[in-house]
Amino acid sequence: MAVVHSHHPPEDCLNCEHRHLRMFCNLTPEALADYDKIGIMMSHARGAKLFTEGDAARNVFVICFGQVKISSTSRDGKTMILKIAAPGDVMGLSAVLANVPHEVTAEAIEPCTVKTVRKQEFVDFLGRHGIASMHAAQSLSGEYLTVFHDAKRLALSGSAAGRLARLLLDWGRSTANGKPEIRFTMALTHEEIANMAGTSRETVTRLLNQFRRDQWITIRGTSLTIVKPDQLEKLTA
Amino acid sequence: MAVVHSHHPPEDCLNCEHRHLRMFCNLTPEALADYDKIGIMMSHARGAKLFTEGDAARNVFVICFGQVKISSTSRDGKTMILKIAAPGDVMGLSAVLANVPHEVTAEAIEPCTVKTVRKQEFVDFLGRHGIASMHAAQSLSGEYLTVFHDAKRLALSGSAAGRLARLLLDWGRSTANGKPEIRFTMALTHEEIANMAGTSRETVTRLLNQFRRDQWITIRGTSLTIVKPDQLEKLTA
DNA sequence: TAACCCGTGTGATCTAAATCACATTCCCAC
DNA sequence: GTGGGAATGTGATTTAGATCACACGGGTTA
Repeated sequence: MAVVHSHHPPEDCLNCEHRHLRMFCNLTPEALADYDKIGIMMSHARGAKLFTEGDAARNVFVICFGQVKISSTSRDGKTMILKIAAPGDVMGLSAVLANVPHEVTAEAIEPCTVKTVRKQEFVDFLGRHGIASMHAAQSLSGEYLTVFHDAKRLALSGSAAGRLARLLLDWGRSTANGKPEIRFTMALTHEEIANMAGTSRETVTRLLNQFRRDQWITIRGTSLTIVKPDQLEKLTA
Repeated sequence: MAVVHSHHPPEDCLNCEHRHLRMFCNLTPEALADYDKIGIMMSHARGAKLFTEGDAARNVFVICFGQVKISSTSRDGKTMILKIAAPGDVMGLSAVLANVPHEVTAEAIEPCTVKTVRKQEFVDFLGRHGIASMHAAQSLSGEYLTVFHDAKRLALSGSAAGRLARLLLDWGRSTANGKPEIRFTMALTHEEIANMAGTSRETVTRLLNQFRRDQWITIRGTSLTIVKPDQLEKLTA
């Protein structure tokens, strides 16, 4: 999903080769030096849970390497996948700042390295560096806007087809920045896609095939290309 | 909806009698003095639009008095009401910080007074005062959590009944802080409620009556009391 | 007082999509 | 390879709830 592929986790924040591409970590030299000192680097295996919905929010996490699935589950077991977080994304920030338990579950979908900072330590750090507070606020804006679009997709695009189309377009747009070819890798199963689009697994299968028959998308292996974005857009309503 | 009713708009931020109750404005004396200097106070008539979805985000707004409906509309005219903002709430912050157009429309549902601050002026203010950045970040967290719950409600509670129940409970909880009696005023029409619960007007009418027949809620005039929260909770699934 | 509009109440359809129930294919471990 | 467990594909059935089509009341404008 990420455009950048660092094949080795960074050693520390100062020498992180991809820092400039990673929103939160791209700080002033002064703030960065401080940032490097706080928290610890942790590695997690595929499938490991960094934190679970309902847990007290004790830490803030920043992804250095790997991808993490952010989801939330209702009591009856249905799951809503909010996003696949990539390097540079901050996790747990909203819960820490609002002083509430984690509202989501974070699970590594591949081996990953995560900078882990204790709540108070992180808040103090923000207090010391205005620029960092700013980045935190911007990060939250981004998170907010993402969920906002999720909510809007769920609430307003009446049909399942519309919701799926919107989802594909959103993914395409965020992945293939600028490039004319809208193509991306679908690491998710139909079941998981269904959870994001608010529909059932079978419906996703059917719709995906229908889109393919209509030549609106093409699927080769795990890579999906959107051929006729405007057609999908029309479904969105 | 608001617990506090100021019957007269405050004259300025320094003498605002309700400041301590209003999240964002509750600053240190130093920051407050500065805050008082920026932006201008504006009054709007009932029905006036402070900004519209898609507009360039030129200002940040802080409600001093009155209530404002925050909504978003899809191309085919369906509307999603996100919340009714009350005094102390900040509007337009996410768009300003993320540097994108307003994602929502803000409309006064009663005469209201709003502090209006130009984008750059606001950002500079945040830069000068760490505490203000913090409040901004906290405000965003709150906004994020609200939308998050909206999304979750829409995505996960399979039935319309569940979504409506959740909505009523959310309102009740946020309005009647602590009090055992969960009662609040429904200033919204069934149509508007439907827009928030992601269902149709008729369904809202039917469900509300059903809840009332089952003695789970009582409605007297415009005031709604939740009698059996646990029953509603069960519907939530 | 009539004419009107808006919000509400309630039945009778109608339909998208969930659900159920399998067949098939894919892929990884052994 | 070969077996087994996911992940997919596809039909038949069922159903929640959207939509349509009214009827009613209460408030305000003329």
